[in-house]
Amino acid sequence: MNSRFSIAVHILTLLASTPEERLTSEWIAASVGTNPVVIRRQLALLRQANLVESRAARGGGWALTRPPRDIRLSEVKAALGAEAAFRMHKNEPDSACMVGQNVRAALEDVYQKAEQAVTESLSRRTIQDLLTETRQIAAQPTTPPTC
Amino acid sequence: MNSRFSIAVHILTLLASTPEERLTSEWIAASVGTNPVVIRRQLALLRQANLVESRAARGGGWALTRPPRDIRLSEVKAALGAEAAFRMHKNEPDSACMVGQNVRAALEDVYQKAEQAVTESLSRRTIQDLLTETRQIAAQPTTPPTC
DNA sequence: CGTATTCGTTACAAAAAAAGTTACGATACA
DNA sequence: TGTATCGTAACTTTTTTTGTAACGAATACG
Repeated sequence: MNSRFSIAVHILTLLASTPEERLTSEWIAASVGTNPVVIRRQLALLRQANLVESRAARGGGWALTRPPRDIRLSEVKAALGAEAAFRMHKNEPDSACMVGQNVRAALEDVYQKAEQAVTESLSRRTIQDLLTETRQIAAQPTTPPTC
Repeated sequence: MNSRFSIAVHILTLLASTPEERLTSEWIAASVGTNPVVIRRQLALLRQANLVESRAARGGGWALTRPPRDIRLSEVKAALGAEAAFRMHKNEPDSACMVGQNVRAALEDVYQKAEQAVTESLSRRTIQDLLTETRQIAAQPTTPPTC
């Protein structure tokens, strides 16, 4: 999930940075440094969550459906869905062992709470925040803005 | 990290459940349903964090170094180390693009905070808690205790 | 219309990561 | 000394992730 989440945020921040024009998946892919299909896969998920919309043909491409300040990172996480976070180990535990049989259930609760903590943490930042921070970083002397 | 964390907790809970005797990696492996070497790899990390200790030869095996109520799940996470959690996407972003160049830095802060939230969440539970919960689950009518 | 551009999706290939296995030396107890 | 056990490295297999190719559908433009 990690790298996918990063890529999704990268995409959304890019879209936020050019509110007047649509970006093609090919363009975005070049910016991220990967293949257009990889980008489209992410965008497909983001669209299901109603965060972006697309248009085909000349002048087509992708755009945000709402102002970036209304897109929380927790929504991005949710959009990427089940591939979200904490998984159980899938080994078949010895059926004669109480611990083996039941630790999983106990862990599920632990994971759920941890996941909730992550979601809450992510809900405190929006795409607009990211864009602003990105611009601030770019404005620092060590990293002159290039575009 | 996910499944490794689960396995580590499984191991520690097992050790906690038999405080009088040492368990061999082979025994533990059978309980978890995997290979002894996989278990030893985990135990090696847990030992580095001083959560367990081992003894060779007959009657040897593994044991906790402290009472399970003093082992927080956040320590287990820390023991598993760098393979911890949130990673950046490693694609080389287009060097001419401000967003591509700087989103990463902005994301790092986001990730650090999220990770902190997870750690805090995990710090609220100990191995003893897990063991207790595991036993409670086992005591429920739908899942009769088997050992 | 027809053509070009772009999305949308599937199927497949390659690469990376994780898990599992084998092997063998080291240690310590009896 | 012999046996049980750890400790670790090398290797293989499996699974997951990422990347690529291909091609149909939609739509703008002339």
